[in-house]
This record gives sequence, C-alpha cells and structure tokens, in this order.
Amino acid sequence: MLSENYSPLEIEEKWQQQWEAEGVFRVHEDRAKPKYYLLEMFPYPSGKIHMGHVRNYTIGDVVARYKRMRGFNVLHPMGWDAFGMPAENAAIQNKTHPAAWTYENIAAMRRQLKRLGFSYDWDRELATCTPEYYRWEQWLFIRMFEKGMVYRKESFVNWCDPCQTVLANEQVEDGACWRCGKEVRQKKLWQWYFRITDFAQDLLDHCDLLPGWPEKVTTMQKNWIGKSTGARIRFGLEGLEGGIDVFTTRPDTVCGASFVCLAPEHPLVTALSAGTPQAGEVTAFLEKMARQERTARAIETAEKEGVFIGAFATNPVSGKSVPIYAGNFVLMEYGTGAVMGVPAHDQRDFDFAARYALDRPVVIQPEGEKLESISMTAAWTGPGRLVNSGIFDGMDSEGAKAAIADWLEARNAGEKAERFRLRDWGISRQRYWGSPIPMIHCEACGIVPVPEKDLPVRLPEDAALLENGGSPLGALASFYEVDCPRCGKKARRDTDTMDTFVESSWYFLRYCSPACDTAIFDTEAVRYWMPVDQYIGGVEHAVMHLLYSRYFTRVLEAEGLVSFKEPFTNLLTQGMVCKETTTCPVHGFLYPEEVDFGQEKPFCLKCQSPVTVGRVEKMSKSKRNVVDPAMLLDRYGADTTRLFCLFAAPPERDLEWSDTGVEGAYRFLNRVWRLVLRYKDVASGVQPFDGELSDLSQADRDIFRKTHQTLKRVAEDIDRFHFNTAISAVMELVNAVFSSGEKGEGIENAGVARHLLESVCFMLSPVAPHMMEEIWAGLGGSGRLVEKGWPLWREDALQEENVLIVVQVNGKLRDRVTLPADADEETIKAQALASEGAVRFMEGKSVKKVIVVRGKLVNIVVA
RNA sequence: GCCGAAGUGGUGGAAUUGGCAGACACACCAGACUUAGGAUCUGGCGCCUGCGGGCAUGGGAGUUCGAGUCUCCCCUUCGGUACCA
Repeated sequence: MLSENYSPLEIEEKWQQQWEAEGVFRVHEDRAKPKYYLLEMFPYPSGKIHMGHVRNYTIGDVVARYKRMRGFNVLHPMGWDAFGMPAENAAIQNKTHPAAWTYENIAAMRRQLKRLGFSYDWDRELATCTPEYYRWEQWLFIRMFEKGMVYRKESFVNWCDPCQTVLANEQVEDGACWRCGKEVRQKKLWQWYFRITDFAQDLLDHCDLLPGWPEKVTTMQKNWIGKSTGARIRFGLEGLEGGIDVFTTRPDTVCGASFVCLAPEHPLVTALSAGTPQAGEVTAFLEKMARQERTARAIETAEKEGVFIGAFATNPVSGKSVPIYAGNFVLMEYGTGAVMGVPAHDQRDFDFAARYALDRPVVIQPEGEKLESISMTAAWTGPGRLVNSGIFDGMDSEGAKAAIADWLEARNAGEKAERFRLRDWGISRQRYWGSPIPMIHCEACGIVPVPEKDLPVRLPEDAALLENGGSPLGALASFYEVDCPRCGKKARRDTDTMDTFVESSWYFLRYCSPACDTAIFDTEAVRYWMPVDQYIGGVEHAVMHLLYSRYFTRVLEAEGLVSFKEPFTNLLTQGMVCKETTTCPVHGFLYPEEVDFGQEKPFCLKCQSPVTVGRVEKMSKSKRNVVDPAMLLDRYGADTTRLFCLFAAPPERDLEWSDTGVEGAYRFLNRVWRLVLRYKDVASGVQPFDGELSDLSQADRDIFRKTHQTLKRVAEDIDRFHFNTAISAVMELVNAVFSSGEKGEGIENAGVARHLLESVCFMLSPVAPHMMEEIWAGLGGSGRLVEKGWPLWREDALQEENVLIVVQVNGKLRDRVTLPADADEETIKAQALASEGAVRFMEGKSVKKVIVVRGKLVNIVVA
C-alpha cells in the first residue's frame, strides 16, 4: 500500500480531500470533554499568504492537533479580517469593486490554507465584511451609545492624506501612518469615540493578572496606558479671579517653581495676554506654533521655545509670584495643558529656564551632596530632603509628595491626581470599505440610533470611490438621505465607517456561534468555549489589537453579555520570518534572480556593480527578500514546509530563511519514509509490544526504551511550545534505529517494530499530518490520527539500566564511570574515587570533601 | 533619555531545578555503494596543544564543591516608547 517513494503532493491532496469529506475537524460543544479554544490571529485577505502566515498557522495547527490527541475538544477556527483600505485602493486602481476584490482574495487564500492541511473547522469561517457579521457590531455600537460608552466630539485628530482618513493614536507610529508610512497631520474633525479611558485603570491592573502573556506585551500595554500619579495644583492669577491648574508628578518640588507654562492652545494664553504690552508678541508666537505641524513639534527634539504672556501666577504653597509663559514643550492634550516650571528638578524646565534666564531655586537636596543653584549643569531629578519649602523643610521628597498634596487639598488649592496617557479611541473613518456607523443626525432630535429592526445598515454597493478624497458615502445621497426614525422629518445618516480594528476586537466571540442570527453570539456557546485558551500571533499587535480586544471584552462584561474580562488566557507572540537582503549601489534592493552569486564577489546583473549581501530583515516586498509559500508547496509539499517552520527556530524568535534548511527538512521526511518501508512488513498484523522488558533482546530493549523516552520528551516539548526540540528528539530516535540496523542489530521483535513505527507516526502527526496519515493507513491503522489518543509512555520502560556518572576533581571533568542505575551513594563514591582519571588528579593531595549527586556526578574536592 | 529582550562553534540553534557546554540540523571534510552522484548510508567536525592537557557561552568582578544558568558593574544588538509634566 505504501509506495516506494515519498510523493508529498499526491499524498497531501488525497488526505486533504479525505479529511474534508469525513469532516474530522468539525467540532461541537461536548461537555464530556475539556474544551480548548485555540486561535491564531486571522489574516487580512490581501490575495495570497506569506511566510508569516504559514509560520503562525503552522504553530497553531501543531498545538490544535496535539491537544485533540490529548483528549481536548478543540475549537480551531479561521476567518477573514476583510474590511480595510487595500480593498478600496485596489478598487480604484483596477476598477473593480472592493467586495469583488476581497471575496476573490479570500477564495485564493482559503485554497492556499487548505493546501497546508490546517485542521480548521471551516464550517465556522467568517468574514467581517458580511452584513451578517457587521450587523452585530452596529447593534453593539448602539447599545454602547445608549449606555454612554460612545460619544461624539470635535477635536484634533491624526489625519493621513494618502489614506484620506483619521487614525487612532495607536495607529500612528513615529508620527507616520501605520499602514502607508506617510506623515500624519492634525485636523479638526467631528468623530465618534469609544470611552476606553473609563477602563484605563482596570486594563492596567489586569496586566499583572495575565501570567500566560509574555511580560514584554503586558509591559508595552502598561506603558501605553501610561499612568502617572501626582497632584493637580492650582496657581492663583495675580490681580484676577480664578487660577491655572497644573498637573505634576512632583508636588514635593512645588516651592521650586519659578514659572508657569501653558500649551500654546491653552485658552488662558490669549485671555491673559490681551491688553498687555506682550500681546503682539504672544500672537506672533501662537501663529508660529499653529503653522508648525503639531506632530512635527512633538517629534523634533526641538529647542524649547516660549513667550512671556504678560501675567503672573501665585504659588499656592510659597505665595511667590511667578511669570506665566506659553511654551512649545507643553501639550494641550496631556494633563491640564499647563505645567509648573521647576528648573532645578526637571530637565525640560531647566532647559527652558536657561534660555529665558529664569531662576532655578533648589528645593530638594540629595543625600551627601550640596546642590547650588548657580553651579548646576543639569536638573536633579532624584530623591532628597526638602529645603526652602517653608514648613515642609526637612521632609524626604517621597513623603512630601503626599504631605503637600494633602495640605493643598485642605486649602482647596489642589488634590492628589492621576493621569493616563491613554486617550479615547476615535473610530470614525472617512472611507467606504467598512462597517457603516448606525446613526442618524436629525436637526430636531439630534443624534438618533438606527432602530434595531432596521439593522444592518448595509454598505451600499454603488458608492463612487474617488482617487483623492472625500468620504464616498458622504457623496451618495441615496445612502445619507433618510427620515428621522424618531420624528419622521428629513435627516442625514452618518456617512463614516468604523475603524477596522473594531471588527477584530470581538471576532473571537463570533466563532463560538458564527451562524447565530438572533444575537451577537449564542450565550451558551460562548460560555462553553470562551475565553480563548491559547492565542497566537505577531508581536506587532501587542498594543492595538490586543488592547482593543481586552477593552471590548470589558464592555461586554459591563453589559452582562459575558462573565469574564480577559479574552485570551495565554498568548504566544511568534517572531518574524526573515531573510537576507541584497543591495546594489545603483538599483537598491535586488531580487535574488537579479544577482550573479556564482562569482567570488556577487554582482548586479543589471549594472555589473558589486552588491552587498546585507542584513537579515523581515521579509517584505519592498526589500525584495520574500519567499513565496506557493513555491515551497509546489516543490516540497505542505509537510516539509511545516516542518521547516517549526524546526528552524523556536516560535518566539525570528526565523531566518534557509534554502538548505528546507532541503534538510525534506530529507528527514524521506528518511522517515525509508524507516517505515524497512520495518513495515515485520510490523504488519501485530500489536505494539507491551510486555516485560526482560523478554526482549538487548538491542530491542534499547529501541523500546528510547521510543518511550521520546514519547515523553515530545509531549513535554510540545506542551511548552519547544517544537524544534520535539522534532530533534524524533530525529534522534530515527537515527538510533538506523545506526542499530547498520550494526546488523535490526529490530527482531515484531511488536517492538510496530510500537516504534506507530509512535513515530503519532509524534510527527501534528507536524507532518499528511505523510503520517498515509503511513498510518499503510500500516493498516484504522480511523484518523487526530481522533486517536496520544500514546502514553510506560514509566518502567523509561528507566535506564546503567547510568553514566561524571567524575570531577575540583569541578573539572576527569573521568566517567558507568554504574547500575540503582547503585547506592557509597558504591558511587567508591567507584569514582577509584577511577583512573580521579586517581591521577588527586595524586599528592588530600581529599577535603566528596559531593555525590545520584545518577549524575561526583565532585572530589582536593587541596 | 526611559522600559523590555537577547548576546553560546563557520551557521540555525540545544542545555526544565546551578551538575558532561555545543543535542538536533545546515555547511564542510573523509569513507562506503555506484557508470555517475547534487541520491543514500557511515564516520569526523569549538579553539589551542608540547597530545599530558589547556582555553572557551559579549567583557569584568562575585556567590558556590561546581555558573551559559544566580548577584553586581560594563559593552553591543534588536524591539517598544518619548518634550507625558
């Protein structure tokens, strides 16, 4: 039944069809079994899969298949994050419809994923661009609106010109758009916001309650949420009513304030400077600031710049009068938009004071040092004792923070305060290919949600997509002209669509009951499957997607729709797939086929210049260092591709592409095939050996023992996601069988051979499922491997008869002795002391101490 | 600047708790089989060596009978983040 040669393509197609026909990966809630929800981040349907997908989904598939074999009821779904701008851009370029483009891509990528043999329950497939999906997103939006969790406001937003849309703060990287990389500018716009900041504290607190997440990711989330603890302090306005609120993390330094500085956008700047001699200068400064891009202002490590606005403030603690400035380094959107300037104890304030010749009184004296205002070259930001601070003199800075805040609170001039860096999530997008926001603007009634019976608000198919600009829905009268659901008068439908990150913030819940058309999800199904036991994806989603998903889960919990706060119990962030780049001084990055590597020094085939075979970087089209998975599948098949991805590097680390590495993976599978051919006749028609070890010959006993040891090692390695060492353990076993066969000691006992072949088959089946299925069937096995239990190892069969004991003298390896595994400590010690190597190095010295570690080593300490 | 992770042969990487550093693989070298080998099988493969051994996990100190692993300092690389008050 097994063919002479391993022919992957034939085998793979056959088993993929078989699995599909039998529906072996279909799952249902089964309360008899423990559940395991395994999820990989779903892809954007760009058209074809890349190596990053292959790696991500291979890791997931190994775990899914393994967990099934370990008796879990495994939910392993796949779907499409299908809304987004590439579809729209492609539509404009190719004159197709985004929907057509998207569905074609989905079909193509589905075909590719199927070719890789992933064990998905395809019956649960979903695409976020279908009305069946986004209908529930609109439903939830309305529910959030009714509870005040979503609101509308006009403010400055990040605007990307090429993409013609708004970006959330999380979507701006280094002042540039996360998708197209172009610089982002600020624009004032009416936008819908999710009140994610309401959950800032809760999201932060639970970062420490996610032991299954990499610390790296929780740290990034904590930093993003960015909580600062300090105080709000109210400075009085000299000669006027009211005051200026500043936020500071260092209330202990308040007596060292020598100025107050406002953000240029702060309303008090114009109000206070009006009518003063400085008014003209202030206006000029504000105009200059307005002209400068706000992000540019933030990016530049620009020199501090400001202007005195002609007014003075009163320090509520010291009573001192200080000048008020407007300055470029103060941000309106953080804190209160105003700061107290303490030059001696804050570096920014120090720089600003240096430029405008402001005082820098010292109010914190560090231990064992004496700071002098005159001689300081940098601010002292460490701890110390308070000086020049009136009644607070002598206190330590840490204690003074609370004391001063309390003192201020008692006098109604301030209080302890907390600030978060996290801002509300702006989700309006002025684009077409997204979920319409289900709201109607009525002149009489204000903002009115679309009634539930009218959901979904379908995305119209006939919107015109314009090369540059304007919201496509905003130009489509048939879409926006509606009657107010409340008063019936003419009203206007909201023409923005939602950020596509909204769809990916709850898709994991929808997989539990993807066909449910009466609710966002079936409560019972969610109760059974959620939370996701293991989530796998790229670390690039550490902030955006993972934070939004945690937020959404909290919203649903607050609404009583789910009974947990954290959607993902365990998270694995896999590394990138990288490859070396080749650069020509004239033509830039080159494709490998544009280079002649045959010469001593490789050169560019276009211009003959010598090229640099450069850094190993993430595979990307622009760097021209991509490997197309389709090519691998055609050449080696899915099993080899999967094996390579798992063997070449541990999952969290970057995987460096290697042509010869793939060859190696292919070679190993061929070797396994030959091993099976060698023993399949002996092993056919018998049961795996399960008797007494003493009934076996020495050689068979060694193989049998090694097989059991390998079963244990592989299970433990997969449990902790060390797929590379799991595979190497099987390689060792295969090597051992080959080399014992070479010595003329091939396996004699048919049961031992059977046990070996079956074990190899089970152990490799999560990695190379097609080939193993073929072998299993060829050996006369019944059923499908995923439905089988993982073979258990026998404790008694793991035990070695003899152990190798390392003999050290003063910690250096000097000899090795082989002893029966059950030898007692005295025997071990005696044998070690008598060993040749030990004797030689102990000569002329006296033994001080002998350390015996049973089963491992003896260390003889001499002097 | 701040936060985090990582530095081990020519290369990718092993080494659950402190206990033989370099498993497994790639590359390379040699042998066997062969008309042939880019197939297969077998063996070798950290560096130095006077063949006794010595030195080796980014560098330096420390703890320990014993350190890739623990502690402290420093260096490099890669991520994240930044006038956040």
